[in-house]
Amino acid sequence: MDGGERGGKREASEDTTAKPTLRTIAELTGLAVTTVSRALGGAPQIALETRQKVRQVAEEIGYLPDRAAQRLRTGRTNVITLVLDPHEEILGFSTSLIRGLTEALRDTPYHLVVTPHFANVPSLDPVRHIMRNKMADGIVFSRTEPFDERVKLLLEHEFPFVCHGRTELGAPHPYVDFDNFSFAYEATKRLIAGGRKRLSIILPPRRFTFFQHIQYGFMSAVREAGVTFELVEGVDLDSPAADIQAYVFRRAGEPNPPDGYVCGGEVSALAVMAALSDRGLRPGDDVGIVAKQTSGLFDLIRPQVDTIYEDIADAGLQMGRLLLAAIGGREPSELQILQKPKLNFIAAT
Amino acid sequence: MDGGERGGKREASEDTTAKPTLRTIAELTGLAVTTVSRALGGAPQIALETRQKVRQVAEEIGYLPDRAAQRLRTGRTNVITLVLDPHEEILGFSTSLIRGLTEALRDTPYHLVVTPHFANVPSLDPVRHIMRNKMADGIVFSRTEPFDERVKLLLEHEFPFVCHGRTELGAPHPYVDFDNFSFAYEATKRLIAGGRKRLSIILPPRRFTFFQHIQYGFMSAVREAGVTFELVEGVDLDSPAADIQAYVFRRAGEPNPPDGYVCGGEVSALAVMAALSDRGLRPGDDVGIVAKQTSGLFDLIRPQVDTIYEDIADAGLQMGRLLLAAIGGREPSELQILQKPKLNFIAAT
DNA sequence: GTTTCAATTTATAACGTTATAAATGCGCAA
DNA sequence: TTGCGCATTTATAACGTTATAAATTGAAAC
Repeated sequence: MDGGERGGKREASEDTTAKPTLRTIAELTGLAVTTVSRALGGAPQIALETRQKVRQVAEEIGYLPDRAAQRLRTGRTNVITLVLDPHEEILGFSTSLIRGLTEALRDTPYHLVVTPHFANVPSLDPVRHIMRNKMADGIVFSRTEPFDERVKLLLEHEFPFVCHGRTELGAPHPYVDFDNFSFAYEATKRLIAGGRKRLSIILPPRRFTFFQHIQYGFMSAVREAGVTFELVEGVDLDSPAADIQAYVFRRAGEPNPPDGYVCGGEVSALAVMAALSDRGLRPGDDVGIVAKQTSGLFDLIRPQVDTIYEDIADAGLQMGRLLLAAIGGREPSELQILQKPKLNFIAAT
Repeated sequence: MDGGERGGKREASEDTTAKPTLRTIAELTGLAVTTVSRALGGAPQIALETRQKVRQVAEEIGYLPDRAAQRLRTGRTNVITLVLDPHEEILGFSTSLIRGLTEALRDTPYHLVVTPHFANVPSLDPVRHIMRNKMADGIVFSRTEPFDERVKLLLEHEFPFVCHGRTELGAPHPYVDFDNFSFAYEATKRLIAGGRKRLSIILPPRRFTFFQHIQYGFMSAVREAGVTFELVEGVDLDSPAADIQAYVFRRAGEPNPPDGYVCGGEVSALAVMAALSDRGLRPGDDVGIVAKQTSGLFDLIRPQVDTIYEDIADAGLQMGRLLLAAIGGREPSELQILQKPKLNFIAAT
């Protein structure tokens, strides 16, 4: 044996395989653990020279603070939780959101935890759980309702969050929303400009805030132009694609079928197009279509139809940034973003 | 003042707002913190009566163990990390994977952390980082290569993981893979059965293991039937859709164009269909197409083409289960799953 | 009445970090 | 010399949990 006692506490071990801690740095520099901690934290009371030295050593040995210890001590989790709705698993919505969020969290100590809430559980549960057990420093969710219970609860407990979509609550809160009024208004005007006379629209479920925005945009354009319209009943953007398809197929066989559809999502647009095709109608030609696009998918769909682009990845990025600002204590009223639609109309033939 | 000293440690506080800890239960039951901990852990040395009592109290006050404290003490993170490749953001691949994973992690203490590795970072970095700093108890990743460096590294350190796709390494390791040989073989046979004489295929990038499986399946069917074939060069399944589209468009205008395409992904299939349409050719009619489908999307695409279904959500579910088993110490050779393709051929017209 | 043993419970320490309060050293004025 | 103030560093305790070893019971054996 070459000098080391096998028991007892090891002193100034040069063990390169062990995970470096503050203690490692303290031993290497001859400073106290506390000093090292404060030096890395950039406390001005620590001599500049000491701070530099500590940082250099930390860098050299690849020190990374232990998340669990920090979390236990400070109560900060360095976690952002995305509460995913089962319905959001349509065509990359959540993927884009996640991409944006992780981009915003890049080069921060924050990790993104994805927590789906399963169908049978009421929507409030995961939020309550995260708050009560301090599972995260901030929450992200979507599918916001005008008087959203989650927003109320989070505001009440002053827990940082951002939601995708606005509310009609009095208190301001952070949000990122897409200007669905403009989307529907511009989409409808486009159909009217194309000479369509009887317009139809597939709306989101009534309970969501953006139901109203889309309906209002549609109605505004329709009323301004004085064209006939109808609202799809019994089927909405959350309905199974097959149901939307069946509805449109049936409607296209009845008297006075619509000659233009506004579709608030890619899946619904494809369902409408499939139904029309199956009736022998050419989408975009016999029946006008304007679809909301959230991916590059529609560039590949034939026949090409008019689309309006909603950038979900950007929404995720913005939500991430707003949430970090909210955690940092910024005023909610400064943390509100409305995304503009990007019109993507095909050239007239 | 009514009896309570303002300083010092509080005793047996009945504070219902404070987060309950083991100490809370200990005070409520009159037991020691250690006993409570072991009782909740189900240690057989604790009297059954005590165990039941402790569990009941814990239930009543809604006790939940502090993750940070557990992690600090035990070194177990209760975290599974999904390392996402930037390329995987296509059409819900990762969303489905995440859905399956979260389903597998449901009712376990595990959380899912999503960590993308950004384009410029070499693929090995995030894995090394997670292992070295014990950021998770297990890792999930995809896009596996025959001699995958990540697999080597993880095996070497005996760190639990599951990957989507097989390797050609000697040591067995957990994986979930789709039977891409059968996919390509059946797809090609379908085209041949439809009378196609000159087949083409868009392959994955060469570095992935499933490149070989798909190519081998295609070649087997082609050779058996003795039909002419060509392999698309310069463009692969990871190429931008526009590039695939441009390639097929160009090729369709040259002599002896293919009359059948095997497409290993939804986006590539749509790109092929768009290119053919733009040449005035009817996909599925003038030119045969068999596409790999990973969502319900193709049910809505017109004209309808033959597809073969790969269930990504199920892959995620299986991967989650295998990973939990791997963490539990099960043998890697028992943790290997090969998913069967589900043929989804449209009825002949 | 002591001893022995098993069953059950408990005290102690530690994981790595940071907030708090205390200590150290040094220059300088009294 | 003593004492004060300043800059800098340090010891101590605590976050909530669990592994380890020790202590406490009661009953059975001698």
